[in-house]
Amino acid sequence: MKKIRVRYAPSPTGHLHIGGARTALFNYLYAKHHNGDFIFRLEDTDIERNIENGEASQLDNLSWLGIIPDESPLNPKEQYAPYRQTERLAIYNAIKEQLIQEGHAYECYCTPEELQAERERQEALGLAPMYNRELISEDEKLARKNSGMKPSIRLKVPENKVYEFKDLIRGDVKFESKDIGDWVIVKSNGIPTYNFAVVVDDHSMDITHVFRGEEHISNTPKQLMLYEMLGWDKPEFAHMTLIVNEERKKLSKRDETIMQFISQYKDEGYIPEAMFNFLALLGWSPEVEEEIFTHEKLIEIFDAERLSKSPSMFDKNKLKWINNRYMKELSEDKYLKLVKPFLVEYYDCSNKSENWLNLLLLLYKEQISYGKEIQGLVDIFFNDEIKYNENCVEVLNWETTPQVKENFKKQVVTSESWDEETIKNCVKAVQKETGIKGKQLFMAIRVMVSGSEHGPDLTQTLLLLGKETVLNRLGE
RNA sequence: GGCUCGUUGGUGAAGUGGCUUAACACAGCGCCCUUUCACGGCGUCAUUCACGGGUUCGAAUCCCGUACGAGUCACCA
Repeated sequence: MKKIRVRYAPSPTGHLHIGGARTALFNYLYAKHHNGDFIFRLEDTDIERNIENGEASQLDNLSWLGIIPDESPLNPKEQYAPYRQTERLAIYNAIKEQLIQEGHAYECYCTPEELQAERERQEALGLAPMYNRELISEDEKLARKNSGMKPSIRLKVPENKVYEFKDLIRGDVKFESKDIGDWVIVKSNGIPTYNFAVVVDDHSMDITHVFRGEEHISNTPKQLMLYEMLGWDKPEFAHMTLIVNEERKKLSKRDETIMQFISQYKDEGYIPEAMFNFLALLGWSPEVEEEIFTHEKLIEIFDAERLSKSPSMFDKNKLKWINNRYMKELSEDKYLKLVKPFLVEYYDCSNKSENWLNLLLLLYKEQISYGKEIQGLVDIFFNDEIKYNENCVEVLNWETTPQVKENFKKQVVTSESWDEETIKNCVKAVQKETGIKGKQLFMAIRVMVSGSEHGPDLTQTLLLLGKETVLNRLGE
């Protein structure tokens, strides 16, 4: 059997976003599961929209996720290089000439304005917009050619053909050639279009399987006709579900309800292994009931048959939950390293000791979902003013609360030191002297010193708050 | 508008003709644990699989139609 070769081929028009990352991930998992190769190739034919660092950014973010290509522009394999489409122009050109020679392609001298007008005309008539071979007359074409106008090259779509393929995810899909207009394979600037270049590249790079987004399904017949004209074997296709937002619309880069880019998750203190895990569950489900898997385990159990057909909604809560699971598994060192920068960046920590900061952070390790979440979570340790919400007011109004307050204050004032042991004894003393215990006691103290009925362990909280602050908050 | 794909609970989803009076997970709610909080544990949450027909002894699962949603129809990828 042929070695499995798959590819992720982004255009460097932006940074790695969720959809791209997932496409890369599934290709990667499929390849690794079958001991194949995962290739990174650049589809940089849209020169105008390419951004600086686009390639590096894609590669960096991929590698942050733990997806390392076996071949890329940075580690090419000689027989397949180069890996950037703009460096493969001569290859496409030769094929283009061949197609023209064989009568499969021709020069087109229509202007963008004419094409646009034609499209609008067809739409107004309720027709599917499609290229019209008779848009301009033969004489006009010749005149334009002689005036030195650069043509685009269009593929002559065969008549009455049915293009059929077996999609690994969707099963049999077929398109009729009559619904497809002659399409541009080489733009007038001499650069091939995606649908043309992708076929040439997939073939010459021995790509065996193509996992891509559903938005490409209607591109497939265009590519199939090229394989047929050129007499090449086609790869297997698998069209994955779209990722949609809460409105069930395809995730667009402008969507602000969801962070689109992998780098944003990195910047907010998410864990790469957790993202990897989460992404794998976006449109795919394992046979077993667990949902937390290591990188290696995912490679082992990945099965393309289990890719979903219906759109997957990006569930932010699920991501948070998965990330929290990974957070708990982190060693204390790694945890501190991940979260501390977010703490220091947001709060004034200049008069706090390293040890104090560490203890504080560790208090939240079990409940925190991602690094940046620490911001706002620990306000009570940094802000002098505390606000009491409605539930807290209720606690403050318990008839036992004033007693707890006075007695606890007395215990704290008379305590000689401020350590865990002392604090526990203070609380115990209050219980002994007032007879108040349980929630009436603990919750009252918690609310008085923190302004919230939720928070970390009370003793630890009091300890880190410090004796002075505790007394201040107990009032006068 | 044409073509293509999809439609299971608040959400992600399993399910490919009988084992399903629909798994698992997130969120919610309730209880337990902890003298409070968090973590954790347990329980509860679709008599029903968009709707209408049909095939079958039997359908979420197969067929047809309808509705709704999405993708795509670029010298973008």
